[in-house]
Amino acid sequence: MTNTTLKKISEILGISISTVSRALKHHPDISVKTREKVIELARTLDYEPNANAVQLRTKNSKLLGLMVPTISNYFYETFIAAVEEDARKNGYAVMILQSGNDPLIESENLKLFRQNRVSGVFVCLSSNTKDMSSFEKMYELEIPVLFFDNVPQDSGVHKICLADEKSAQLAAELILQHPYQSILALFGNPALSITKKREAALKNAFQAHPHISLLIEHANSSEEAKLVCHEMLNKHLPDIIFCMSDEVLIGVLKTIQEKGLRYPDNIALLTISNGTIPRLFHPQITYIETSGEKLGKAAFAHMLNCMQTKTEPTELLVDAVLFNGGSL
Amino acid sequence: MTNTTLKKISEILGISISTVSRALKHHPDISVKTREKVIELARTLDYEPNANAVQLRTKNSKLLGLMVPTISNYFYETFIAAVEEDARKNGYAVMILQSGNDPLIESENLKLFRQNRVSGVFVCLSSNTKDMSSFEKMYELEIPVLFFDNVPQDSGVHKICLADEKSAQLAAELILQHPYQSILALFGNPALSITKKREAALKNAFQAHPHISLLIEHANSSEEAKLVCHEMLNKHLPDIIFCMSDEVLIGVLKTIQEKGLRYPDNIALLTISNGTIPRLFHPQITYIETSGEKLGKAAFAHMLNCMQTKTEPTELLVDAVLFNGGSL
DNA sequence: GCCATTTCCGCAAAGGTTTGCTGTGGAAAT
DNA sequence: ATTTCCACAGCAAACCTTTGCGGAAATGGC
Repeated sequence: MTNTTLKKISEILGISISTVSRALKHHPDISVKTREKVIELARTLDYEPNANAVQLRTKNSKLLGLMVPTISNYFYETFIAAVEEDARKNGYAVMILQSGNDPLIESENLKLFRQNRVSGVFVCLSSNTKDMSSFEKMYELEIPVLFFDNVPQDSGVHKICLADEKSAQLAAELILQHPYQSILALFGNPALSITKKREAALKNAFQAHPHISLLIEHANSSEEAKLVCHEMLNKHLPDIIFCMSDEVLIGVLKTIQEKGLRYPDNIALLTISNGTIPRLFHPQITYIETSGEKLGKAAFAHMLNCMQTKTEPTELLVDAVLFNGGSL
Repeated sequence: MTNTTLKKISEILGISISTVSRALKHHPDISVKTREKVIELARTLDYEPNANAVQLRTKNSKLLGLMVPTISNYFYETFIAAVEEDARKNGYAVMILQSGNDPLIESENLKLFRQNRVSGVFVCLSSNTKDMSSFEKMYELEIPVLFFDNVPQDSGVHKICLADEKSAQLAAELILQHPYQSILALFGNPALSITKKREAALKNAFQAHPHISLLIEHANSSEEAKLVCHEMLNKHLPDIIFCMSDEVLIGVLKTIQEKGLRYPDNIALLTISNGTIPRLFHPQITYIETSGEKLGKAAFAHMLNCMQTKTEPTELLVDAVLFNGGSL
């Protein structure tokens, strides 16, 4: 069976294509009688507009691009799910691409977005991206780009982040409410904006408390975190371990379990997470919530804004809240 | 800045649009000299073909559709990641939609796929889908549909599954190698094809061992699994709990932890999983691996086949292997 | 130097929509 | 009865690309 088109409808009804087109969009120029005839026939023929033709003509697609380093990640997946959901509700479809943290693929993906004429893209930068020039073309074509999570430092772009500073501050405050004297803080890839922000905020918060020992380490993956943690714990058992992310947390948890340590008895734990992992364990691990879902919803809302009216580039923040498990 | 088009290039070079088009695709009709001039200019002008125009003309898009109940799921996310990766390598982009297990949304999503002229779709059926008629239109339009994971029972469709029967058999064999006398087997939504298959296979395997007590329960979510598990354990402590999926496993683990039980000492655990969750714990939980990644890769390969040559509908299986943790 | 190829390129249509403009018929206004 | 206006619908161009066909120039063979 071949597709039904405006042309086909127009031929059957003996009217022109333009009349059919207008009737279908309730254009006032078309009489009610004609309109109803058209709509009726369109329904029975199951007419579905050819998005390619529409987009070609209107230069305005109902397609959004979304790029993350990898889809299978505790945080991104909830972000993606949220964006997709809201997008769908607004008639948009989402094209999802992974960069694999490779700047080359990242720029190729941008090209794919352009070729498919997306009307906006969400980007979480690859951790290895130094050169932002591949994004220039997007700006030239006036395709809104909204960075999220790992964002560039430039101020002239749209970005939406978790309240990274605040969440680290929150963590610090929580720690300071307890008599912990030695802290091991594990962070992720130091190249990421979120790492920098969280680390700086945490350091800053302990500036006024020189008597507390704050040891900071980095790890680029769960495996690395596990190794680092093992190494650190062999030297000295801190009162509390603070994890910047789920990735780090996973490594730490493995170490702790392998060493037969019990939290909160032997050691306290605090992490930043969306909650999935921390809630798997018993006692649940106390975490500062960074919700991919909230971020996704906010991101989509902002994107809608950007697409409708030219908005000034801004940095939006999604708040962080504390979930009290039983790990400290 | 406006986009570069074939027309623009042709005007600058003073040649016709068709020549430019052919030159860009190395058509033998075009002289080397002209071709190089064109390609050179196209590069400096950063020409990017308008996918909409191309698709409109050729009726052959480089876009694939992928629908899952929800993206944020331990299994789907790896499947999606794998499909996306291979798709990208082959020049395809993937449009991802969620059904939220709502048949209505499912059929709307199919419509979206059609409108965007995808050249193939991967579908994991929503658990509530009874009526498959919304897929008819896809067949009529000759858009290949490849079902995965939760698939329809019809035999006339393309489907790709994990070796559900085999993985349950594997589980049964493993259990039988131990002296376990009472088994609690927890399954997911009984409406799902994977549930049915796994359950049938497990039951079947124990048919020949009537002296072993096999208790089967169902749960539609982690929370439900947790409740059911609590309830069951209060009545009687089995030697081993078998979990059909990560979802179930999560509930079971919570119960076990909350009850202060230790595995494998107090109770043994066995699950079917892609490994992410089982490896988080210590000892790691023994599981039959069902890799979303493998399934994704196989699915994409099959899709490529379907799109290139008309393939007969088949049911493909991706094998299951055992990962030995320390939970039994 | 003439005919037959070959080489290279352009014309034009097609794909499905959208939209500014034009045109028609009839009713209302004068 | 003539003009004015409005409601309604069609024409045609445009969006950008692909491709069958035809044609001009250049090449080759004799």
